[in-house]
Amino acid sequence: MAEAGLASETRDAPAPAASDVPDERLAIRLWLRMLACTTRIEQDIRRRLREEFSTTLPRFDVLAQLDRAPEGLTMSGLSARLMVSAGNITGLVARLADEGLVERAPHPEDGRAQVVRMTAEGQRVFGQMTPAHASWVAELFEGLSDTEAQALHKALGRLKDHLERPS
Amino acid sequence: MAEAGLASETRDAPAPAASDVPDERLAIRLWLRMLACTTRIEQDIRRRLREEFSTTLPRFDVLAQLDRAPEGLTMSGLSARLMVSAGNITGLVARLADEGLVERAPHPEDGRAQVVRMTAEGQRVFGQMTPAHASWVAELFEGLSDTEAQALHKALGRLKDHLERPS
DNA sequence: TTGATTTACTTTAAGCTTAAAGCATTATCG
DNA sequence: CGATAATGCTTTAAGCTTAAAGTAAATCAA
Repeated sequence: MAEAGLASETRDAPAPAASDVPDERLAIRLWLRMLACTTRIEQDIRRRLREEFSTTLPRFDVLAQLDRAPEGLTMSGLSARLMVSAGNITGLVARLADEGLVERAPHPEDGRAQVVRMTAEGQRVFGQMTPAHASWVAELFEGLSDTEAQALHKALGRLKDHLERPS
Repeated sequence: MAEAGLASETRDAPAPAASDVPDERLAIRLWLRMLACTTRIEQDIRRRLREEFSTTLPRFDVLAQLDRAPEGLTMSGLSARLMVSAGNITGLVARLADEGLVERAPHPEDGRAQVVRMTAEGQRVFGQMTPAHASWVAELFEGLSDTEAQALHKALGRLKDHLERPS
């Protein structure tokens, strides 16, 4: 989803107090633009993953996390890293296991937990996907210079810090 | 979904050519951070819409678009503005119509099309939601100064232009 | 006019996603 | 130890989302 269109707030109030309203409007414009960019990029990556690798972005995301953790991850570890619910991970990992790309094993110390790892086949498949993925992302962002990209990265870092603060 | 984790590319190749690879890595770091921020903000807004107004973000988005278009919008118009598929709009508008927030009418000139408008009840409900929505967004972005927000807005504008270019 | 193509929309099947409820195991505490 | 709470995971129901196929109306072209 995208573009949570700004409501026409200038209907009953012709000229607002001008003290904090400008902030609000700037924040909303910024948010909508950010969401539009993210949606476009995500749609492009989803389409390419489907067309070129017959897979989905959530599955790729799971494999990418497992690639960073050769020792494996628990379901809740995946859930936290991907910022999705635990129930979501259950189905995602089940499908990947059906495809033979990951395997589940009981956690050696915690009887409640499972450890998920990539299989050799999963590593092979992911090894083909990830360079393509990296080049797609680079291509999508090539409209920005290195300097702009770094500035954007830094600004988003500040935003992220603020979002993570317990508030 | 979020955080399409960067693959550990530094496994077989100890020190890449250093000419274009930094670009790729910067682009991916930037993309993951942007996606993480967007996901967090979206989850927060979804949660508040559910808790405070018992509705969903897609439904709010539809209402927001209709609020900007008092003359109504066609299904395809909504589809384009929300950047989602036509089939998606069919179900979304059907649910909103069931709730009495929107109404559909045959297009006066095009027998294939429908015109969707907000009902008075829809306007009433949306009128309650949108100030709350605006304040949530402002709150989420308050970690940035006005200057930073404007810079971010501008940088994303450049990115958006590049994404929209036919490539 | 007629036939072919495009456009607008709906339907379908499949997958993604979540909140909530439920189950089993582990941790905590009296 | 035993009760209680917390944790890890799965299941369920509901909604979101898409691609693809299908229907009907409009447009275009011969």
